[in-house]
Amino acid sequence: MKPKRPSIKDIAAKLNVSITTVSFVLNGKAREMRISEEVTKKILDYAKEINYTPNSLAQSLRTGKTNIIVFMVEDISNPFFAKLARIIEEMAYRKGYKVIFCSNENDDRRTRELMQVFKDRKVDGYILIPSAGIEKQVKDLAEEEIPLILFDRYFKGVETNYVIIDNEKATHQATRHLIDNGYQNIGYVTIPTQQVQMQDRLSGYEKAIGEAGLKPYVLELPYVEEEVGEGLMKKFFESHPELDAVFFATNYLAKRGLLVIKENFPEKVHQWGLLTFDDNEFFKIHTPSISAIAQPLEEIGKTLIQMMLQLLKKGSKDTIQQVVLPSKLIVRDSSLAKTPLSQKS
Amino acid sequence: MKPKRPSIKDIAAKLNVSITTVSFVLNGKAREMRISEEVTKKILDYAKEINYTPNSLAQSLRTGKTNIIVFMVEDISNPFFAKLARIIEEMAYRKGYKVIFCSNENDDRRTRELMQVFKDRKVDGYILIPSAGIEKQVKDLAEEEIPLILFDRYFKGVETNYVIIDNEKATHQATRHLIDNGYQNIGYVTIPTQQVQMQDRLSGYEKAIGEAGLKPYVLELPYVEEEVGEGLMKKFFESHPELDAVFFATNYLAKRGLLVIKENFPEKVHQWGLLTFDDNEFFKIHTPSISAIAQPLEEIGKTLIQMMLQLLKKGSKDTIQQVVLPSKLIVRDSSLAKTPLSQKS
DNA sequence: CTGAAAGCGCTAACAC
DNA sequence: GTGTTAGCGCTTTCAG
Repeated sequence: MKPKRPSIKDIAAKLNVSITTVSFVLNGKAREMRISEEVTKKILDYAKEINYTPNSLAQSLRTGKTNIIVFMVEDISNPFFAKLARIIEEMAYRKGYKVIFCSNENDDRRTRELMQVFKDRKVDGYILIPSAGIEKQVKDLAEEEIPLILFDRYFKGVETNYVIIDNEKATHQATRHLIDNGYQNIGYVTIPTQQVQMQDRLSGYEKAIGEAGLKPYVLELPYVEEEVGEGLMKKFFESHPELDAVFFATNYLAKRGLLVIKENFPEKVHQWGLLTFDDNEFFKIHTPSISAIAQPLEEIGKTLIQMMLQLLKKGSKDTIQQVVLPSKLIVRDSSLAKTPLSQKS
Repeated sequence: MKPKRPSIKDIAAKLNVSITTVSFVLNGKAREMRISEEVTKKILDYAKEINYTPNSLAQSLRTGKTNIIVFMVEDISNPFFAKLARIIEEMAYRKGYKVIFCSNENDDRRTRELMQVFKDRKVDGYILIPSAGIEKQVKDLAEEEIPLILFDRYFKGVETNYVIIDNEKATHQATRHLIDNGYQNIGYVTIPTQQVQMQDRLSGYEKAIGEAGLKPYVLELPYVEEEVGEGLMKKFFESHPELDAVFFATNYLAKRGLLVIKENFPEKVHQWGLLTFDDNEFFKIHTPSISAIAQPLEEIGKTLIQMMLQLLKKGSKDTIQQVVLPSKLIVRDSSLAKTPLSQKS
């Protein structure tokens, strides 16, 4: 019933060779160690016959390698991260790596705990979205020369590998797009901006607004319960009746914002210019369809994995890689001019 | 720079006690083994001082336990699974377990490979959505008395633990609801129904249709590329102009369906009764808001974890648990009577 | 009450 | 070319 997995020892015993020989053969070092064709074949055949697979736990204990990569995000249920997770998993899988996901909830303690677990388990590499307070952990990891790639955001003071997108340029361009379509009073809804990427996004908006000589309207929505947040958004919209467009800095802000608009100012959804960071399939379905800044998921995934494989191969000491990818503005109905441009001036 | 993690041995050496003693103390068996208060305290203090954490890899190799649970779904980027993943992760975490996610793409070979990996790594338990062809693997696992819970669907012939929802009842009730609101020609869009849960959903629909003496309109959308599928859906809608309502059997079908409707029959979105399985936050935002059958995520997660902890504790031999949870119909605008009911008859 | 020692399954330096 | 052996870090039995 429970036939116990065969070990390398069993093979050796059965075939009357030493454990070492078996180990070498199985690890493809037969040639290197000049083990006879005959023995090699015998071992390989038998291994296949009994369907031998090494105990990867023991292997890891010995070698310190696991072929596992951790992908730690803020919240795996955020579609942006979930989609990316899927892509990375797929690519890593093809290269013989497994990917473990987890969410750190943007919580320092949690991040630390999880990182400890993975360190214990000697995972080979980390791809992670750092929460604000783990700068030190990140530094430690980097110093221990453990392959590590930050993603989505980074620490300005710490030299690490990272892959991000050009947030500032993206929001600058998108804001520009709104302005070009005749919007003059563009609100910007974001979260408190300790995080680099959120700072960059904001500054792109502000820059474009400044260049056009317009007035910025920024709402920094604190981390609160949904209803409270929605109340604040509502108040923001009410106290600025002059708004003619709203730019949401993340997909979940857009989601909540659309709900607030739908429930409180249903007519605005067609009057305002609307734009959001991070695309979502539902933005295409929404009426009006919502313009969005799409992060290049495939490319981010590909870059992360390639970079990781490289680090895994060479060790992380050599060079620090910092990649900034472009994002893409997808123009849909919500950001087009609502009133003919000719009416202007 | 690389100070090497302290091991139990280091502690023993430093404190001039034996390794065994340290191990006992650290595993909370001091009392049981009647180790002196003094020594116990000394060890505990020192361990804390140097911030000792056991090497869980070695621990696992020795004990065969890992405190890791695998949660394997079809596709982690499906919001339904992603949300659930998040909930399970949270609950397991509080109990000292880590959860590893992965997607099996509903692919047998992949599922088998992944399961092999996890078996190697001796994960403690499996929560999985089985792909069709792994009945045998599931059986094997069950026979080896490894804690295993199927979820979302199960194999009719195999005795396993599972947690599912009452799909048939849910679709029956929902179809009923459409009928009560005056819809007479209700289309049902589903996928090929090898899977139990999809069979049940279909049969709930058919039952309700039959009871009302109506005619069923079923589209089984094969697994094809998005565009092809959308073409087929369009054709289905066109060839049944008498339809006055559509029921989608999954959230991604609804998503694609809404897009097809928007792009090809924009007026229908307000005329038809619309209903879908699996809720999504965007259904609330959509105009009209989309009625949905919501699976009780929190409860599913809670049940899965509780069941798993129980299995982990007692071993899986005792009893087989099979839980069927109720789902909830969330009525929104899309399924309400579009023409006053009084007009009827 | 505490310690010695035998592994878990595998790798790799070192001998023959 | 092939075998011996010493661990990786931990748990646990069995003797003191």
